[in-house]
Amino acid sequence: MTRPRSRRGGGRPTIADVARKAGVGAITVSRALREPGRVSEDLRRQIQAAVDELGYVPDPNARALASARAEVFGVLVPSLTNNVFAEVVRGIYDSLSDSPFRIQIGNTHYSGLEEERLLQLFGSQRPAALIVAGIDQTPSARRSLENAGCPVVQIMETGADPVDMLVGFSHFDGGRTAAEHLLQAGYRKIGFIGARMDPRSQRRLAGYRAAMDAAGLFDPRLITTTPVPSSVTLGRELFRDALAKMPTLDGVFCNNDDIALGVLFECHRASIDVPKQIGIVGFNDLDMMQVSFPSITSVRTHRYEIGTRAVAMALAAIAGNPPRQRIVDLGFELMRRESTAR
Amino acid sequence: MTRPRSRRGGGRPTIADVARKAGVGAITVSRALREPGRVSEDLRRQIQAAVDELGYVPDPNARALASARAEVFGVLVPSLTNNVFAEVVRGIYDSLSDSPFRIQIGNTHYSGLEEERLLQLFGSQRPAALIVAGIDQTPSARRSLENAGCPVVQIMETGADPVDMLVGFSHFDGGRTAAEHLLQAGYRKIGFIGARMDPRSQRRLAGYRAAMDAAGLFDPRLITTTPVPSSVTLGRELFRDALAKMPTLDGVFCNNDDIALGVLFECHRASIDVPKQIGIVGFNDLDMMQVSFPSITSVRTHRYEIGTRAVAMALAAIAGNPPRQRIVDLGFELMRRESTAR
DNA sequence: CAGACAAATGGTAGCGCTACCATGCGAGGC
DNA sequence: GCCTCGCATGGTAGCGCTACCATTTGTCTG
Repeated sequence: MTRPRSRRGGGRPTIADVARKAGVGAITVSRALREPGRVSEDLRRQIQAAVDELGYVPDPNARALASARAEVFGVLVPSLTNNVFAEVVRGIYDSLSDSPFRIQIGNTHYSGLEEERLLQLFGSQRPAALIVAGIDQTPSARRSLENAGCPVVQIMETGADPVDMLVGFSHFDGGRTAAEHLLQAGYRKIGFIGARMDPRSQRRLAGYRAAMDAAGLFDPRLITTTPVPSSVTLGRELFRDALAKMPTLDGVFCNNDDIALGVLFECHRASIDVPKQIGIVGFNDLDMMQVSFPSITSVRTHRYEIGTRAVAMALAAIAGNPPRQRIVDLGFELMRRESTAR
Repeated sequence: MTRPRSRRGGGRPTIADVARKAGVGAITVSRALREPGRVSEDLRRQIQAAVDELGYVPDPNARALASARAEVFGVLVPSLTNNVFAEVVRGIYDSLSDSPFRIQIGNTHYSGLEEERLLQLFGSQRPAALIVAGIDQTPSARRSLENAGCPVVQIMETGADPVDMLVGFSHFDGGRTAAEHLLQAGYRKIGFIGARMDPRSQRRLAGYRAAMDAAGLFDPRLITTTPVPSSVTLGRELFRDALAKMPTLDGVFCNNDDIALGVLFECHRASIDVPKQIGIVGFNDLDMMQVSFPSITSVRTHRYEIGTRAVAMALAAIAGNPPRQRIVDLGFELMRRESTAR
């Protein structure tokens, strides 16, 4: 009467096929694959043989539907091309490559609204964990995170009040350290140059300002920023602007290394001696900082490790062993180089 | 008798809840959401109201299971941090951000085996389309692609025999163009410097060699390569090696811009005049090439467009209008700059 | 005005898997 | 020797959605 419908799925083997071939119940196959310890040695071998012979691969969608939990890590970053986040994402991928978890990346384009939208979208999938950049979520986004029903790791910053877990470092301290280094090297008219002033950049600026204030050297005209996305070209242009505004500038803390590189090139072009006339400090310490001529002092951040650590913490929480330390500060390192060796 | 089990899903509204609230059948809700044209104006409005009120978001897993097709684009790239692929991926994301499709990225780490593994994994999800970098799949990987049962777009290259569709440009021509440009500028002892010689790099090298052969100037000692991943630091080191091997070198075609930047910095450091003593050509034309001092000649490639175009072609195929042109050559552009202006 | 046909809507039966609740069986306690 | 308990295994009933087919209604043809 109810003729079995022609298989929608196009004939890929199902768990029932494996069960039949191995002469066991479907549920036992399911268990053998997910909790091998609960199935006897014998059956396990038999089932594995059937799996191999049929080329069975579990359907993650059916699995997610039945268990109300998808084996997916949702990752939210503000940019895919910014090397900083690319490194973080690489760390996440590498840490998860041997696990059953898939990764779903969302690009928020530095927009709170976009973040909210993506969070709602991710929520509909019941992910196993969420990793999101930053701690400045909108109230609505924060609520989504709190109600996600899965471990949540915020990354890239430190702070007192994470939704769940937090891995990163202090951008304020990074900015202050950079400025203090320039001050100690004897620079006085130290500018801040920054593009796309996201919350992390703002904190670096605040750190810079704290150091300058402490030295009694702060002057608002020392600050040159723009909402435009960062690039080497932009670094050059902003440096020109800064110099036009304040011709006696003798140092710059650049919000990131792209900007720093642009500044360095402009110095070459305008025959400004680095580090004699101008000291330069970058942020993040990309590979090229140590090779450039002169090499550029920069604040090294541990981006790849932030990714791997975030995954480790999430995996622990999923396994039921939430890390005792919910807030991890990976710090940073000032790499002193020729660009500030006056 | 069969007491309804306590909802596994934690009480999120389902399509049945929406249907009840709107006073229609579940199927009509499903249709209203996926094919609005097939539902009357009235019901559509009613259903939309219920959806909004309940905050209903369809469960993609259930959807995928029922329709045997996930709204997922599988994307396979060899690297996440390489700016080239980051740009491609960004293009893909931007093109898909307003569509219902999710994106699943796989990182093959330039490994054919890893590619095979990921392809099998992706296959188990029945993706809506696959976008994969390169045309040099292993036989097994190629078979997976052919049997994927969805549109497949290979990217980054041109060629005669794609699995399905292809968007990219000729690396051979790019390499030849770069070398010919150096020759025309009067350089003679032109080296090739390359890291991580993947198939695309090999083709650029072949193009370089073709130009050098045609000029009767090829010498195997002009070639310096390494399997190590590319970086600015490495560019500097390889350039030193090249110079040690062949002190009369008067030009270099760098396999990519990172290498070119490393070469430039080493020239600064060693007081080698660019472009007088050495001409430099890079590949990809990253932003910094036009800002460096001197600015560096490079072969501009259309990475972002490759991503957007690949998506456009896949979407068309999904919609049942496969593009008449299955192979798209987006070309490249030689950007002549100071580094070769002798 | 009967018949044909398209458009709008709904019911039923799964998609492939796992949660939950048996069931059977041997080991151990009294 | 009976009962309890834990372990290995299995059956049943969904998870939330859509494919497929049926039904209803309104419109057009001749």
